[in-house]
Amino acid sequence: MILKSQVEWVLHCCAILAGLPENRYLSTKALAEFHGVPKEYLSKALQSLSQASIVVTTLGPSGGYRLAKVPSEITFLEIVEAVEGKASTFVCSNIRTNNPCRPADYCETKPCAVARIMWEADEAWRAKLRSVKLSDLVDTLSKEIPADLWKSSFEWVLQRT
Amino acid sequence: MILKSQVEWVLHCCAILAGLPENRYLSTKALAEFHGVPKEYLSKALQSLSQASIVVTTLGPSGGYRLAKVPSEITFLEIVEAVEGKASTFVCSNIRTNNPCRPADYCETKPCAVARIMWEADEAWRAKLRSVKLSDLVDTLSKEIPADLWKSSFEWVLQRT
DNA sequence: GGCGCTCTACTCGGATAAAAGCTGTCCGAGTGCGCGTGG
DNA sequence: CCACGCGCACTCGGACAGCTTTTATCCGAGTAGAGCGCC
Repeated sequence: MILKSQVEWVLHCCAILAGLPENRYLSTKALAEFHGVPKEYLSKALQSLSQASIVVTTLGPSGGYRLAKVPSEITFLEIVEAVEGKASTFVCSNIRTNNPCRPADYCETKPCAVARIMWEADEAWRAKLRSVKLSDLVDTLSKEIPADLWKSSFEWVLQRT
Repeated sequence: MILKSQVEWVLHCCAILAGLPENRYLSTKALAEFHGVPKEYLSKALQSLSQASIVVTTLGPSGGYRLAKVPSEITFLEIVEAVEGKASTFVCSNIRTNNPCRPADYCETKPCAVARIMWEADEAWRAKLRSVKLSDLVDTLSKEIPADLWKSSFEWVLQRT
């Protein structure tokens, strides 16, 4: 069970978009070149973000993506779920109904106990992601990345808005 | 990102094995029939449990599997990791090194900030699974399943040990 | 009666294969901006 | 100088292909117990 690489890509893309001036759009091409990933496939991931109302897009030249909200109002969970889907990582196929001793008219009252535990673990994972905001990531990055690299990266990006 | 169906299977199998008398072995065939899953493929999952020292196996007739430890000393995490592997659900491909502004001799001091957050979420998931023991599942099941079904199920199983 | 042999039921591990999901590519349609041309 | 139209750069969406993982299935090798025959 491994998350799609698209998850990593869009998280980094959001970090870049968060540093953009208001109402500036960045094209898929620029984001793909900056991160060294295939443009067309990254485009699919960004479309998912768009459908989830995390980013907004403009067509035509000087078009591209920008964040739909302030970075402090975007959680990691939103971004991850936009790409991976909101479904739980554990699916219960109700294996217990195959029990040969089970009467045909037996009716379950609760979801399977195994599934309940697995869903709780899934929820713990989501809760952690929900607690981290995009602005937290930007704060961390701006502290850890050397100032000159930080600056030149945004100059590189701004040339392509 | 969805867990293997084998995870569900082995969790239910462990619940059955936990209810077995000491030193009785249950065959793959019986476990597969009881849960209505393919015998040979379930066998692969049980082999993983065996390699992780969660169950022990005996060859020959009246052979099969039994738990290697007391149910209160087996965590959900052990079982899930035996099947899914211990690797994190998020793999960092170090996308940041593709930054075109990055000097060639630049050396990272810390793992990527994005990865660190994702790994924390992964750890939250594992921590939850680590906190639940197999004996907790058995307790819950024995309360929720009607006594007659519980009893007849174990009679069915005991006939095949 | 005791020893050993065979037979059987089971696990283990490898080889194989179908199905599904992930990763990546390609192309046509639609859209908005800028440029050029003509009034 | 202004208006209109054309072309370009971009997004969007669908179609498609290769690869990996998941989900199986099959079969031979090895093992332990049961039953049988032989001494």
